[in-house]
Amino acid sequence: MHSFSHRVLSVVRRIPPGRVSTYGDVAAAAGRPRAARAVGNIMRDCRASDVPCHRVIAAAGRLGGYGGRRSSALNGGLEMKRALLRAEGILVSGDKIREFRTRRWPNRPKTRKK
DNA sequence: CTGCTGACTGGTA
DNA sequence: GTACCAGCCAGCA
Repeated sequence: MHSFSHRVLSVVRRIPPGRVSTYGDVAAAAGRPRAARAVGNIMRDCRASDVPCHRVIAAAGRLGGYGGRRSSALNGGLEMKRALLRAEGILVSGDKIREFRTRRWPNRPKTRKK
């Protein structure tokens, strides 16, 4: 893969600390606004340490997932993700992000029309 | 090549 | 606010 998946990783790498991005936004930045699902699959396989996959969350403001099955700890990885986000200065309530609207990156114009 | 799966999203109830 | 449904994409069997 040299097109989509690689592009996605590049986008995630560009996410500045203290900010979060949604799968949809990452997919859009990669050139496929509807490939949020595919992005999730790619993230699942993300093993590169230079890719802050923990900054990529669901559009609903939820953490989404992290790690998954394999090994022990079902949500153990999810727990780590939450810790990482909090370390970045992002307040996390349960599995949801506080001030998600403002923490999100890139910043959306308030007058967005979709 | 066909089909199923999944760290998703948006719309409707 | 939450719950359910259908659509879209890349990766893998």
